[in-house]
Amino acid sequence: MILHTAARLATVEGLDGLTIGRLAAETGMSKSGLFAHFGSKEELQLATIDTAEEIYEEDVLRPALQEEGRARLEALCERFLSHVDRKVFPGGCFFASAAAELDTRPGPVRDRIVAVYGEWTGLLEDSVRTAQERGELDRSVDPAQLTFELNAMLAEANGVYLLTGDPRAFDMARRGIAERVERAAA
Amino acid sequence: MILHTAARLATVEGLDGLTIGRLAAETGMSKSGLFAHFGSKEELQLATIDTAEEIYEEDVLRPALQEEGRARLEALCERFLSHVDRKVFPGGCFFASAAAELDTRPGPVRDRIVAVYGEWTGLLEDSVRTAQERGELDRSVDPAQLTFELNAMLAEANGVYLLTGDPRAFDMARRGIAERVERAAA
DNA sequence: CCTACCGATCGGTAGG
DNA sequence: CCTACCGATCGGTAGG
Repeated sequence: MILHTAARLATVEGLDGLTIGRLAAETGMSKSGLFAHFGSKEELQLATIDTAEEIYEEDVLRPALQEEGRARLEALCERFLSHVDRKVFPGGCFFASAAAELDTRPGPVRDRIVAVYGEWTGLLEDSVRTAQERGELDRSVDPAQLTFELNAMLAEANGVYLLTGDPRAFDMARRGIAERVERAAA
Repeated sequence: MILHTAARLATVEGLDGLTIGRLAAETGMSKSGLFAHFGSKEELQLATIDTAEEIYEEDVLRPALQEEGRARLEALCERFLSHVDRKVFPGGCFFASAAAELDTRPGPVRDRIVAVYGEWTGLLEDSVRTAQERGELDRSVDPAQLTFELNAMLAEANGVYLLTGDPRAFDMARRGIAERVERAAA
């Protein structure tokens, strides 16, 4: 419960703005009571990232991994957009938020975010490769390149929607992704 | 000089992490000496955004605006990537950094960032429209859609490069943008 | 799990 | 432009 609150709070206040005092107020506990669970702010941040990853796996990955190949690639994209649209975290994609905040702050927390990013893009790339093996996408397609372009549109939809509140950002991402995947199939 | 230091600091520590005490240490002035220039932290933040915009206009917009139509669109993209690559700000694109930080924090500072985002995408859209009028891009292309996709790749290159340090992010953006624009020309 | 506290730093002010 | 200060909040600790 503490960590779910922390994960939600971190997408609004940032992983650094997630202070122990604020989390104490939000959960109704005392600062030191909370502190005893984690030992340091950094450990709290790392535990919060673990929790955010579990939520993401349940909400985005698990449903999409029931598909395979091109369908999996498209499901991963669609589940991501849905995840942001449904405001599972009030500040949109937890990892996009954390990546932007921590990109200039070396340390174990940043390293953890980089690792999650690598797992996500690896999953997209693997889906592209499987789709190629199944003959659903052209063999001339560079999996890293296609992943970069699809992920760019996902991240942009997240960013634009948070900044402007305009849900057409999702429509533009869906259209761009559908056309890009279709082009990779031809 | 104060505001140039503030703009650089803000891309590393965030616009909120840009504290008056830290800026005082960085500039060699006293806190209250600095404070007298701005009156409040919010005014300091707004003045810092103005300065970042001036730097961006000089470094990205001015060179690209010497071109017209499709060439302008491509020059805007290329100057953006070069701007990030040359580390004009240590934390990459000032506005991408600020947008991600402020997207969940209502107020005049956030409003200012939203306005700058609108000006930038408006410039890209206008370039697309002019290119269409000149017969350089197909008339069936939706300017907002193409702008969304190009801007997505620019923002992703910025984000991935900051997170991973891998300059191939620029290559992938260049390739994706070139292919996307070429497709819009056919 | 709590109260009570530590030194450091925050945004901001008084007074010069 | 400065020194000296304010109350609030930070991460963290002592002691229970």
